[in-house]
Amino acid sequence: MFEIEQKTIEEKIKKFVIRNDIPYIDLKWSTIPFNGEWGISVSFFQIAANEAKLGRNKGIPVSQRAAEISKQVKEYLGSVPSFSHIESVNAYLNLYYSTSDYAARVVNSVFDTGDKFGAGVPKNERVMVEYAQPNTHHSFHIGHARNTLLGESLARIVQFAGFDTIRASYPGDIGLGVITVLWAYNKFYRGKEPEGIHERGQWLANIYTEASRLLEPRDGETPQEKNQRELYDSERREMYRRWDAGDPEVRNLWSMTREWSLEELRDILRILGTKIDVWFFESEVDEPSKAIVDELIARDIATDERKSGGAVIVKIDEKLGLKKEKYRTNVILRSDGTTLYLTKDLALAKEKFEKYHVDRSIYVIDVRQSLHMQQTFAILRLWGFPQADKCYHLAYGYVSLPEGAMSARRGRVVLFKEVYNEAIQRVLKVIVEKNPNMPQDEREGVAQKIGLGALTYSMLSVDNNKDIIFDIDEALNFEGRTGPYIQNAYVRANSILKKYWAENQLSAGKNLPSFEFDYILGNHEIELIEQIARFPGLVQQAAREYRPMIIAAYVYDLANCFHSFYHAVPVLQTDQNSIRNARLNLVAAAKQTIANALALLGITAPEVM
RNA sequence: GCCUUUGUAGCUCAAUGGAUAGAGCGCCUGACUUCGGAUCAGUAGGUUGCGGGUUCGACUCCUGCCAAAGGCACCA
Repeated sequence: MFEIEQKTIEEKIKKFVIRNDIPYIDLKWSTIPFNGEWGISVSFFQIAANEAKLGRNKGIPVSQRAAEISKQVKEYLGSVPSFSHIESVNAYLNLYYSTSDYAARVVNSVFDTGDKFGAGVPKNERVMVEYAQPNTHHSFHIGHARNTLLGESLARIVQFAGFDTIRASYPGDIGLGVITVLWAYNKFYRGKEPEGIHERGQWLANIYTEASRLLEPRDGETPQEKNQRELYDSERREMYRRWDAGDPEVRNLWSMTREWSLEELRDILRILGTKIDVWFFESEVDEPSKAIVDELIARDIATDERKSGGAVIVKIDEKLGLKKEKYRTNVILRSDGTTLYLTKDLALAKEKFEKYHVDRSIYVIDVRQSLHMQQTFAILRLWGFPQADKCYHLAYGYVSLPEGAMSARRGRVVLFKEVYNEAIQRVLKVIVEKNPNMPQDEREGVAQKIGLGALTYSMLSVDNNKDIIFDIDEALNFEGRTGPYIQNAYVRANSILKKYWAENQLSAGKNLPSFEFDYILGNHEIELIEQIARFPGLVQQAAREYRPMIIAAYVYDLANCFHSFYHAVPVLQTDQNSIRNARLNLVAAAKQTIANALALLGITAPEVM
């Protein structure tokens, strides 16, 4: 926010350093870590260390020399516009902002940009974020929820940071798992269809669990049981063969049940606030990927071992000329000529770059698929795919349960929809207790926002590379470092403004008095303003590092500052109008910033709770 | 066997190579007849897995161990 002033001072320091015959190195600025007053800081360790390295320090220890330079620079600078004072502490040079200027600048900047406060300038680069890749014929569990919440938040952050952003979903609508459901449905439940989008989707998932039990070998099974199982398995294989051959009966059954799953998926994405721009389906890249295999064989990148009963493989390390094993060898076409996940990913990459003209492609996929993704990108490089190094796998830790990994096959999953419903029930209970005057018709909507806010925050406040052991009581906690805590800060800010408008018979919205920060600000005000000012920089960092956690941590700090401020600093109760007006505006700026930051996480704050 | 990731307070997690390693939960102690107590203020709690190295400076980078999780060709 003070970039120009910082630049000017940097130039001055540079001039001073060079004039004193000290080799100059670019300065690294940071904010002063002390409370109470804000400003920027720079240290002279690097310059002193560099000087020592060149043997020009006259034997003075680095830290002592750095402190010396810092002191000299302070003397040289004297007083500087926009900064109230400068101090030299050890090797550091601290420049303190002029309080009233800075405060007004920050708050006005929020009002000038509103819900765009914190957004970056357009970067002229198009990024595709691929997430929400559940299989159809299964149900959406909390592992999928982490994936989707993370992908959606990342998309919002990247977009807000200034990149042209495309959201892509890639459901797995074909494969052995899908066929298993078709087989069992056809055999045991033909013609049945439960009422309700979610009930129907979950019912299909139960069929999968049931079918898996029938198809998996068991310890100590009798010969009859074994025969039965093998018969079922051959029926399933036959079903896959018929699907592959385009048998109309199987295809119809497939598209009907597939649609049931997609309907449920679309509704869950709606609940999560996700609007997918581009839908890819595994079934649609199946055929195009076979052409790529042919090309890879023709160019001797892939080895066709089908004549000897094998598959089509790529010896990735060998083709890349690597001595140590890194990507190993992988199959890109089964011996029966059908494609694999990896095969389809090759066609998908091509489609993304060629049809949608993206400059960068981010795959939000569980860490367990890291090797697979690296193999995919390596084969793209071998193929000569021009944007192979523009593909990035955002690996995140997976979600498991206290009793172990989730398994759709064993029916050991926690469904997102069940957690969501439970969240709403719990919030409604709290509302009855804490805000019994809330009108009935408002409660449901508020409960949805708070419940989802709690779940979302619990997922996004841990870094990407951390696994999560899902505990519903932790995920739906409403106190402390949680979504509702932050939403509550927003609500409190709102209630101050509402009261002001009501008392002065003004219409709610932007009716705020003009203001100046021409009094001595207290620590709570200073810290709150400082937090607001940090937001734009953190948006860029989060986008650069693909880490929504940065924003999650930030918005908690901001809310925490606001709660402290709220408790300690009177706003409407202030006697002096000028102070009241300034604080009112600060409250409005904080409210806006909380909303903007929460929006990047996909969390909405209600006006009351 | 090879590869990847992780190891920080009792638990769950933070910390662009930089000033005093911070939060939440839990424990304990307090808070205005006030703008909403889903809150605030405070106490206690640390050899950052262990050993070397690089650096003026290491939780952070390199290296060797130890421990945990995950992955390693016809699943996705």
